[in-house]
Amino acid sequence: MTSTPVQGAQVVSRVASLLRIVGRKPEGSPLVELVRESGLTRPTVHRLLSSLASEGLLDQDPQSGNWVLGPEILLMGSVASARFPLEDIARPSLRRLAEETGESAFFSIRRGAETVCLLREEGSFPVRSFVLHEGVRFPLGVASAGTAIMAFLPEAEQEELLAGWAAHARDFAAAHTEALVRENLAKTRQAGYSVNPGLVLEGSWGMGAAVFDQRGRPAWALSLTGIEPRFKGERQELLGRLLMEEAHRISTLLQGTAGAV
Amino acid sequence: MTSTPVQGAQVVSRVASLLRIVGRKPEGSPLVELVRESGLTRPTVHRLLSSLASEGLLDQDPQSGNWVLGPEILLMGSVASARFPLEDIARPSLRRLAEETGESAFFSIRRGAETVCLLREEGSFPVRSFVLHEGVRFPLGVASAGTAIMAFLPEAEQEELLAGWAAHARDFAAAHTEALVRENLAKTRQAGYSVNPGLVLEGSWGMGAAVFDQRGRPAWALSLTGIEPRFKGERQELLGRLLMEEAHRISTLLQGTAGAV
DNA sequence: CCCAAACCATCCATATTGTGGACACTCATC
DNA sequence: GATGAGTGTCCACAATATGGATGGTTTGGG
Repeated sequence: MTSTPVQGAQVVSRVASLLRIVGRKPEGSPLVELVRESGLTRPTVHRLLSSLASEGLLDQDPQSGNWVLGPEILLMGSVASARFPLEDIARPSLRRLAEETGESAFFSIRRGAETVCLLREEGSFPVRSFVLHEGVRFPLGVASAGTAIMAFLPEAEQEELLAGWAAHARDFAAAHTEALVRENLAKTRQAGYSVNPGLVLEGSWGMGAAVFDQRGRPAWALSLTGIEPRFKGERQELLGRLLMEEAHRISTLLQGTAGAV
Repeated sequence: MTSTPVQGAQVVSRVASLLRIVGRKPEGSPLVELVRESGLTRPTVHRLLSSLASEGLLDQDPQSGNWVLGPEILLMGSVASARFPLEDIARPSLRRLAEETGESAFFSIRRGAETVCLLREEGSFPVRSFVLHEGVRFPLGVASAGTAIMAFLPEAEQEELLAGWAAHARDFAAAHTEALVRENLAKTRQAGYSVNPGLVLEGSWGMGAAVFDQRGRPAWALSLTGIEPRFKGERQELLGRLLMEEAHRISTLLQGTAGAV
């Protein structure tokens, strides 16, 4: 993440990390938070934010003063979507999943050693969790989407992640011990789908299924989240079946897409 | 565009301009093109591109070697869309327009003194133009979308643009003389929709209608493009009516949206 | 098959550029 | 009206990004 093999690029890496932090939440972040999260000094952060804003990459919300993603990001995102039309590919599956299960459905992408939540579709069930939303990142192996993806990576890559597990999982390492994760990965490989039994947030369960790219690598994941009682017993198998069905449908769709991400 | 009121931000402005150039075309750009367009030296461009790529903001297409928008842009675009759900708001109108008219339909946004094409919906008519696609920018007052928007700006802003017209319109100034543009703007204000009679590309006509934000400012535009014979006489009035209908529908939808862009 | 042209990648001494400590301001809260 | 938490700005300093120069690779033409 913080590795920058490219020389002479201090500002680029700083700017990128600020953009990522701002992009974690649709409502953006105040300056202090960006200072804290980035580890930079206030003047530096402020100057970078101002220049990013003057370029249209960020905006400052007049009400809250929060820094939010700017119009240029929207534009570029729109162009990037032309190469990879997420909405067309994944949205219908999310709609069906949310509709049929009543839970909230998510589409996440693998990005390096993380998963990032891209799309969300609210379910009808009146109790909903708000841990997961567009922009949220988890280390691979944490949460249902990350587990589903990691389970189907080449074994060497899995072992690499597990070797530096504590550093990789960070705050999540406490609840996600290496042994527990290994067990979850094995279960996932067997069942085809992953189950997160409230490890991220007590009582908040999740299930996920990996989506494979043209080269057969697990690059995305569909997932469902909801409260514990709705993810047990027979219903768990039902949800798993639905997830895998839709994941397979998307994987197939992707065979027809030109550019990979 | 090139104005940078913020101090200590050279790299930020350079990076932003590179991203914008790459984002002009979904298929990206080769290094030379970026060097030419940005006016920077090759080593500098190369270094910035490499660092942007290592941050995931860009990617280098393995086939063509072209630099293209990277996964992080897709992610951030997705988050930005949560604040401003373009697809939900504008896509249905584009579908209807393309369906009912057979021409290709576009949704553009105003960004400073430019319009940027955000969404495209292909029509069924077998002759199609490829001048306009996601990411393409025109100076305000050029092409149908830019004319529709400019016509409804406060008079002072219009005069400001016209004052520096040659510099503003650049390559388009030849075909778009100040007198002609003034006339087009007047016609647009009267009819409610704009007509571009092949000024950008001979034989390729366009029509546009402005979409207004919460504060009543023209911030977006719907437009149609196609070949000359299909944009004349009674049909022109029909297309104008359809465009204005859909533009009005979107303007109304936007009243309900929280965050402006 | 060889040569030229066009494009891409990298090195490193230089000074231009970005940095951050210190100071000033604004707005809640007590 | 005093305290504190957050935001915005200045400027001397040096770390950082710069770009001329060099070498490598691919494409196409003779």
